[in-house]
Amino acid sequence: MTRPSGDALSARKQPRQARAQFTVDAIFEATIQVLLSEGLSALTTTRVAARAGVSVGTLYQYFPQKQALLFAVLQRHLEAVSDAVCATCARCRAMPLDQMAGALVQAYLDAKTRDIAATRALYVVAAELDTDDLLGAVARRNHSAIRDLLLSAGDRRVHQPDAVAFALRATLAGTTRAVLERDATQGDLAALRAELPVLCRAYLVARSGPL
Amino acid sequence: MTRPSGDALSARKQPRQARAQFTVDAIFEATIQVLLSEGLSALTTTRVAARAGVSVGTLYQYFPQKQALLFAVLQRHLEAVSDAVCATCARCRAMPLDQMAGALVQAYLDAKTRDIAATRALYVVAAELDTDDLLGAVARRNHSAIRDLLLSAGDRRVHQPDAVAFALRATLAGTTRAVLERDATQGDLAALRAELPVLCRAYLVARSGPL
DNA sequence: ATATTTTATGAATCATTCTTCAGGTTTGGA
DNA sequence: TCCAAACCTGAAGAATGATTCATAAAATAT
Repeated sequence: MTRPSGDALSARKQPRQARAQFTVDAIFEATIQVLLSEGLSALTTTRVAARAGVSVGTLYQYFPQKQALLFAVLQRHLEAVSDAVCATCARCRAMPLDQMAGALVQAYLDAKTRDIAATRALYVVAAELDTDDLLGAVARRNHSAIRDLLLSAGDRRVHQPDAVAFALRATLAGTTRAVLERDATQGDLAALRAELPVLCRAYLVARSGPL
Repeated sequence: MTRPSGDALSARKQPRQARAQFTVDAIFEATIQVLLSEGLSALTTTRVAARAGVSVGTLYQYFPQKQALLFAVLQRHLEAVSDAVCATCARCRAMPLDQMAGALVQAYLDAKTRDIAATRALYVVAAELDTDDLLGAVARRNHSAIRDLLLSAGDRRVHQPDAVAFALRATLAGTTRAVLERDATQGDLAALRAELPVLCRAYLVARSGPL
């Protein structure tokens, strides 16, 4: 798999004038729209450009290759989710472990289900790119936020916070993906919302002791 | 996304002679090898045929299109994992809930990590195909096996066994994928093996009561 | 007003790859 | 042995789509 990575995925040049910024935004938006309406395999640079109301050449002025586009879209989504997680972690410091678990689950699910169609489309996009660096960076950020949160719990002491934070991240991301990736029924989503907090709470209790 | 589904993905014709069966096996094997060495984006029908030691035409005699090949490979993997899960469920009937959780986790992880590289490659393959029917069938099979297992627990009674089986499936598949999909360190895998049983046991206890 | 930089165009290029088919080879039975 | 069915070949066809570049327009600076 020759999946591009690193520099090749960064923007070719920065827009300087307002109209250029506008163009880039339109391309961005068009990428998501095409992804949703046509799917990844039918996403061509020409089609995206057309949807954005510009020509292909313009697209290539800001993105050196098709995948740079996809990478940028994915990055934006992942960072939004990470922001939600980190903000929740900051807000829940020193709370009881129980509440932390509930809040964390809710924040994550809310962020991921804000636009389910887009989330699903991006799962597919991620498979097409070399996302090791991007996912690694996001993972590290989320990891330390969650670990620090756990350590600040007001009622209990979490043992091996790194292992627990690791498992918690995998559980949140994994279960959510398992449910959203397939065309989940409303019931599946409801079941996830109901069971995931129970799961996380039970785990945190099992992995902690009195202060 | 024009992802083929249903009939289009079934084999064009069945091999009748021994040499033909041999050819099909070789194509199968070659598909996985190319997937591992070149990646999905570089997997072309010609390349697979060459690796298998046959001509492209031969390949198209048994698979109507490239994706039928990928579908078949994925199907074989998923069914192997499902077999492992179902066998374990059958073996663990009437055991204590604790042991069930441990055995289930171990069986799933063993099946998925038997060939990590192939498992990772197939995560990517799955994203390229319309796997709704296939995944749905596998999910149903696993679901009823797990639910029946839970109901047979010798020491505790599981409430809402469908919801619990659902969550358990999502957790197993999701966390495992979250860890394997990225190039996980040996430590990550060890952490998963250590935490996942704890997670599942704690959850099952939380979702059950005395007999 | 003029020069310079930035931005936009889109037909043409270039490369890739799926898929077919007309014709040859091998197999197994009559 | 001979024939029909099964199997294999691989060059050619056809389509697709990523990317470039010469050119033109618009914005900004001088």
